[in-house]
Parts: sequence; structure tokens; C-alpha cells
Amino acid sequence: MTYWLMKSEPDEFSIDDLRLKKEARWDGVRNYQARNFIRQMAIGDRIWFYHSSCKKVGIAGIMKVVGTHYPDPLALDETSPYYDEKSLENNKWSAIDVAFERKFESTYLLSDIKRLAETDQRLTDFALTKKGSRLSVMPVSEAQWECVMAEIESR
DNA sequence: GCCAACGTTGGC
DNA sequence: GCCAACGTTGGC
Repeated sequence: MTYWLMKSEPDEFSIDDLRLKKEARWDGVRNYQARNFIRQMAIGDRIWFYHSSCKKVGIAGIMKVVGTHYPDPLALDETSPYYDEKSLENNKWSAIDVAFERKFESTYLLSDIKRLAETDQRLTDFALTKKGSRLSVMPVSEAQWECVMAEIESR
């Protein structure tokens, strides 16, 4: 099992939306690096649900992978903002199904993560806090996961 | 709303 | 293959 982080703007889709639906398709990823990470995901992998571009930027909870990746139907949907006319011949984008696991009592903020990274070397290579990183899907090492989870549990 | 940083496109 | 122009991401 591996760990991941995926970003979503809560105005579009939030941890509360996922909790209500219980399961959802994670689609609309239009970056090759992020797509390739989706293709590496396996059933049972756990994912931090990250809220971006909002008031409380940070990790809002946990979800898990409940299927293997498949072609993103939005890429072929002309009415979708994620429509990609260049994918018509062979859909090059991928989606994956995820399920709600838990929501934290409060979002573990990006500022908290950055502060933790100053003192905990396990976060030195964390893609999220690397300058200029805009990846919406990224791997998390087991050490990084445990380091941040320990902080969250001890609040 | 601003803007730094990044990814993609396309002319050459 | 280079790189300028453009579009997007996402924190602030």
C-alpha cells in the first residue's frame, strides 16, 4: 500500500461532498505527471484530501482508493470543462474511484505543514512544500504520512 | 486580484 | 530541439 495527496478546490468538491456521497470518481486531472501517479494507485491506498485555493488551505481528511484507474469520461464529454478534443481517438486521461474514510476535526493547514517541515527532516522532500510545486496528485512517503498524522492526532 | 512558478504550444 | 508566448495553478 502506498500513500498519496490529492488537491481539490472545496468550492468545486470538498471532503464534505465526499462524505455525503461516500464514493466518488476523481476526474478532471489534466497534467501528465499527476495522471501518471493516478495510474500507479492501487486498491486500498490511502489519500490525503487537500483543500486548495480557499480560506483554510490544507489537509482536510483521508480517503482511500477503491478501484483501478480507467479512462476519464469527462475528456470525451463535450459539455464538460474537462473536455479534451485531442483525446477523442484514444482517451489519454485517467480517473479513479475513491471513498471517504474520515474528516479531521479541523483542517491541518499548509502553514502547519510548513512549520513542521522546518523541524522534521522526514518532510524535507515532501513535494507539497517544495517551492513552485503545483502538482494536484503527488506521492507521500510512509514516513511523511506518519509524521503528519502524529501531529494531527496530538492536537 | 495579484503574481510567481510552472506546463504546454507552436513557429522556426 | 530551442524558446517565446501563452494559459493555468494556487498561495497570499
